[in-house]
Amino acid sequence: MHVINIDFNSDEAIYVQLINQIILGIATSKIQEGDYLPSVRELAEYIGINMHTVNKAYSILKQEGYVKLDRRRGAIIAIDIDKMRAIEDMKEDLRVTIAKAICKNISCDEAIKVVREIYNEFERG
Amino acid sequence: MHVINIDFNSDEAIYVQLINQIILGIATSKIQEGDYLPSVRELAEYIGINMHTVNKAYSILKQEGYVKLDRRRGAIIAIDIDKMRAIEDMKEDLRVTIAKAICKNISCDEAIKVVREIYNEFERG
DNA sequence: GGGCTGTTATATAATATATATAACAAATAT
DNA sequence: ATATTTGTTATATATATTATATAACAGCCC
Repeated sequence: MHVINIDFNSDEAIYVQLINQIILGIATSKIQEGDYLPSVRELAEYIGINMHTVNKAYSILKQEGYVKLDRRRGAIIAIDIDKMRAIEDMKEDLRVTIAKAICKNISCDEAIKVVREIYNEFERG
Repeated sequence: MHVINIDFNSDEAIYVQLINQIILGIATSKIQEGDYLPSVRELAEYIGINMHTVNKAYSILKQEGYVKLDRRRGAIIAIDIDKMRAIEDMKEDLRVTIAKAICKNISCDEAIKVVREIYNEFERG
């Protein structure tokens, strides 16, 4: 986890930044299935934030099926793949994003091009 | 604006829900370029919320280039198309969404399929 | 002038976020 | 056995964000 970089001036809550960066870390294979995350106390100290902020992030990651929490060893990356649900969640995320795109005259093909670009970035990551 | 439907139990702030619903309204052509939005006072009363909450939403919509605010007549839908910027914004939005998708084993083709579906939903709106 | 606009200012309440301590049960390691 | 480390839970508090409540202002129109 040399990956975490919190922007304290961001308008995004710290726990949200943590969640997103861990998910980005998994997507780019910097963290892999089976890897252990630092304990809530360790990571909190490392970043310089409170234990509960990390705990909140870990709990949500657990609830959304990205990690499992082991009482004796900490948080381990374990993806729960409920693909139907994941696709529905993605669709929900995409609605507003695409609505904005349509307002700004971005065509379907242009949007797809960007999706491809990002997939490529991640997969070679 | 028979379109606005605020969920007071949502974890999303009211002003964010307002912004998103107006953008969705534009994308689905329920509201069109040149249409006037209700005045901040009108819409606030109609929904049953405070004037400033609506004003906050309108101000952000203005700043992001979806409306222009006319002192004598109110808010008018006027899209400012800075396409380069819009594409960058979209890319930023998509990063986390696609990172989640990759974690959940959703392929690029599957993601693109969803993008197409949403474009179709909007364009036949 | 009276009635609309958005805009700005101020004060306050309610909620969300972040921190500070502390304690607990379970699993190790020494 | 004892000490340590894990996530978990609880409580209290501080800070920031969000939402509300009033009020006033300038510009425009009838």
